[in-house]
Amino acid sequence: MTGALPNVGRQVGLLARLWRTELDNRLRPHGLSQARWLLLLHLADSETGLAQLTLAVLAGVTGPTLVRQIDQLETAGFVQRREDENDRRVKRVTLTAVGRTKLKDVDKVASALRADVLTDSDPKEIEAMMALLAKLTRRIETLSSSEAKGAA
Amino acid sequence: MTGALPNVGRQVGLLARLWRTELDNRLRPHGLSQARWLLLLHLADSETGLAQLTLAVLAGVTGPTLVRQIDQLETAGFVQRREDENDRRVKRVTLTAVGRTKLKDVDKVASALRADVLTDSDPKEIEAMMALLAKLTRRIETLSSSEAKGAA
DNA sequence: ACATATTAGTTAGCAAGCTAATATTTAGTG
DNA sequence: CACTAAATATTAGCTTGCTAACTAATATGT
Repeated sequence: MTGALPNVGRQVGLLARLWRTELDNRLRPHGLSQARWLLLLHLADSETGLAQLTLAVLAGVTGPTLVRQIDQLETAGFVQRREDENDRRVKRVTLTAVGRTKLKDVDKVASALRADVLTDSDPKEIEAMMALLAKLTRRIETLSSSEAKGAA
Repeated sequence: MTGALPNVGRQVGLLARLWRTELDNRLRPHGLSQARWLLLLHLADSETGLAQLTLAVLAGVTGPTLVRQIDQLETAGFVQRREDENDRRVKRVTLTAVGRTKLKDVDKVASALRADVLTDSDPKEIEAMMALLAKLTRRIETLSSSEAKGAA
């Protein structure tokens, strides 16, 4: 009985909730949330726009979750849905000029929180933590998908 | 321009979501979820029961969130609300015998997931990550509470 | 002791994740 | 070609966070 594994799920869940709540509070005056800001962030990397499913995978959310967020972002005028010419099933989502400006604005807010939280933690330790978190993320992703297959 | 801080909030949020979804799927046959299992876990440590607010703080959730969960756990027969004798405002929550048995049962499920995800990661690295996560959690907690005060 | 402030639990309502089920279009197979 | 399978976006409905507002009970200050 050397050691029970630590309750990683609990610790990660707690920090994630606190981080999101704090960032949501700071983004509220700008009409955004962590979830919607992250979507804008991913869209900024693409010139031609992204199919919704592609964006969903990038952001790590399911299709229906994305649909609602895009609805809101579109209503707010930050993004735009365009039909794809080659495949009439897909809709490409692109940032509007307004969205691009907004993103630049709120980027400072997110960075400020990051700085506030990560101050007086060693960058090397942070990097090590990020690497392990990414590894565990990949691991649990393969877990879930293999179960989905196995159930078929 | 040495280095922008990594997007810790995003990575932590993603892993937390995947972890919860997977654990919820595995706990569903047992009539539980990650959220409710964690509450049972905290209750197990206390013989005399916990005031709801104490439990909420331990679990890191707000009062209203806890109320709903306790409602469900009570309906399921896993916990029980008793009035406190000294202070008629507080209600002490205790595990029932059924709840205690159930907890022992689902503990294996949570451990199994932990093992599945953490396999082939170095325990020392995991401990280091946990320590940093805990530190960041404390940091963001003081952040939020100081802002709440400052707003007064 | 009495008026006020604080604390514990609750209710109501919003946000954002999820699964399941549906329509439409494309891909693949006989 | 026709028929089935797969992919894309969507809708509907559940869970579990949150904040704001409310009630009842206790603490506190003059």
